[in-house]
Amino acid sequence: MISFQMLPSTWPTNYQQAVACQQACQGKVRLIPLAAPPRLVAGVDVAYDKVGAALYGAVVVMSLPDLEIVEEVGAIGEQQFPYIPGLLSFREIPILIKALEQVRHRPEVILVDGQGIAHPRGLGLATHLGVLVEMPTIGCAKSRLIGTFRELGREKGSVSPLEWQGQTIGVVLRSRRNCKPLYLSPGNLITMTETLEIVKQCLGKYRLPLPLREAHLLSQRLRAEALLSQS
DNA sequence: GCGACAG
DNA sequence: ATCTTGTCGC
Repeated sequence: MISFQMLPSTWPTNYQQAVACQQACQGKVRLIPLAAPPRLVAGVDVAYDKVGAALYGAVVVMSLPDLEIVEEVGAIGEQQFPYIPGLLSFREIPILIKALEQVRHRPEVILVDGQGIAHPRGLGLATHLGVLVEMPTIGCAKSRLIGTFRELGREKGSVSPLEWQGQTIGVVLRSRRNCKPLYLSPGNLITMTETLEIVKQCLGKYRLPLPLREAHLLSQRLRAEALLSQS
């Protein structure tokens, strides 16, 4: 079971509060090595309704290194915060925590669809979530938020450091031949090296690491069935 | 002022 | 993220 320390009363409702919250949380980020090689990895993702304000959070726990699905959990909620570049965590964390609380098999690391420390204030979705649940997290985004990098080779496995203000904040990885790369960065309680190694361990024949691909499919499925059981 | 800008 | 079918390329 996964618990956390969220304060519904202090959850930001506007831009100013959110930025202040990020600055306060940033000091709690620790990029330290994992205690042991993970045997359970979770992938989390969120789907939205076109019209209507519903949110669908999904968590899929998989085993390592065999990558078999161990558990799938979903949660439905209402959108409470708009999408603003740099403030994504305030939009997706509530529903993700609601889903994570129902997970029986506690994963040793969580793969998140978004940035880790590769963020203007060092607090992307993966990092923020990792601080709140006090668990190792990895940021795995499908596009860039900040930073620059050398172009990569087109073969699977090609990498290039993601730099920003003279610092290496992540790594860009070609997860599948001829596909757009992924932007990886440590979330919390994990190192840059482990971040890359674990994502590589989770790769299959698709661009997204399997736990994230499965979580994405699950969130889409949840929306589809919720859509039927009403209208 | 202008361009960039996770999901 | 979401709206959407077929289609070009490895």
